[in-house]
Amino acid sequence: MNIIWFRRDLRLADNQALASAVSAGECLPIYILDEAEETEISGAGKWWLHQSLDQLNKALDGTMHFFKSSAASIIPQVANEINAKAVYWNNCYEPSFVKRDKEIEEILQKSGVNCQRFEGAHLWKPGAIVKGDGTPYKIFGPYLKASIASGPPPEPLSPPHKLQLKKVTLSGEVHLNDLNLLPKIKWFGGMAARWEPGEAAAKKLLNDFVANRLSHYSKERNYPARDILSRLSPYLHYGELSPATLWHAVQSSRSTTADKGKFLSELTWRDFAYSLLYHFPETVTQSYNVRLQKLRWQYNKALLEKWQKGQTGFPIVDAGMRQMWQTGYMHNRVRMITASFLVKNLLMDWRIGAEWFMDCLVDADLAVNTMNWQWVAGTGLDAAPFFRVFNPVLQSKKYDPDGTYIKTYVPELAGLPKSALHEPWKAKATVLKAAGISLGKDYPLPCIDLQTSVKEALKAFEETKF
DNA sequence: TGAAATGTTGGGGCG
DNA sequence: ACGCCCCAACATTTC
Repeated sequence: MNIIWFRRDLRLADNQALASAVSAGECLPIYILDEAEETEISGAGKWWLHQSLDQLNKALDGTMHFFKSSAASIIPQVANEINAKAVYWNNCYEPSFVKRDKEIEEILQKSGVNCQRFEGAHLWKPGAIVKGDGTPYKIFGPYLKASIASGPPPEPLSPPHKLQLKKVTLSGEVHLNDLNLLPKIKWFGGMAARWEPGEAAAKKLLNDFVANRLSHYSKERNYPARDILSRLSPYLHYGELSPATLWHAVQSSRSTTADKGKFLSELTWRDFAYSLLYHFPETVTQSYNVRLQKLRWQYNKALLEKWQKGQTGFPIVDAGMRQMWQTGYMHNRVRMITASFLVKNLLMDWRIGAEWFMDCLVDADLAVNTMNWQWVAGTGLDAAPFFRVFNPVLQSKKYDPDGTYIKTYVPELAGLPKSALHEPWKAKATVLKAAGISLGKDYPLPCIDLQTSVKEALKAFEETKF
């Protein structure tokens, strides 16, 4: 008997470890909520993970064995208990996984248990796409080029025809509910209303995206009110959908080369993020740009809370922060706007923002989140320059021109005409009155002055020169 | 996958 | 016909 260890690959289709384990005969599926890893999973992500594990367990006829402990002790223990010949798993490239998995592999090898490791979380695993001299790419453009030159990822595998799964009672195993992934306070209503975790739902959403939305992708992807993005990121994170499956579905679709290329380049950004995390793991906690490590960030609890709660007084920022809080998701364009606002207007450390996003997003992913925050902050690899500051009003007018997105998440402004929606503090008293809005009461006044705050940020930036 | 300031160009109105 | 100004449109520079 063999062990199939599920991790960030909560699917049956295109799962190399599962396919190999099944073809080797009877196997026993396990999932471990590693205590060390648990602290890194977002609040929203825990809700997602619970649903996803529930779905997977059902697809496995309820044979999944759950543990809440350290994987380094559980894996060898279970292997010993059932006298396993081998343990199968798919690799994951977060630094904590890499280190831990290596230790487990060594322990297993010492006790004569075979270790079968596979790929499947990326188009190209971190380390595979490197420059001619073996050093990692630091710029996305050349990375993308090299990735394309490496050819298409392998064709996805079908789900196994017949599972020979074993359910036994193992010492120390718990019920899914005992992983305590669901919060005691039921704040996840907004997420449950918008999301359906699990492999089957991922497949449905993928088909819908390719059939109905991909053909608008390159033109409309920046407009948060349009429902054009794939929304597949959480499924990719937990492995309910493999990147290779997504890649081939997009590539073989009837959309234009422009739309396919744009989308696949975005998908490649995900690989690039993992490549950066793999080669520069210290960037999770440190600005990559050494000069900017000296930047004097400000910390203001009251302002931070306004940002977190979507009460800054800037409608597009508030809409984004509330969308995330309510649904566990935020449109990509608005992620950039809200992040830029925290870093460049409130001059707060990007790590504070990164942490908040990690806790609120159902698609929270250490590699992607770290890269994107460092990009916005201008501290990272291949990042925007620090002085590239998004003006939330201009961005709002440009990407949410009729205010549909704002009105959805900031309903108290719904009565305003679109000419006043993007900067209500400039609206005439009569307009505000007609909309039944008293600024500072029904909706906050701007928490900072845009021009002054940008000047402050640039001043702090200048100071890092010395 | 900025924004604002500054510079350049060219068409058109006008004396 | 010509120079002059205005200004929109676009390009370049700077933060």
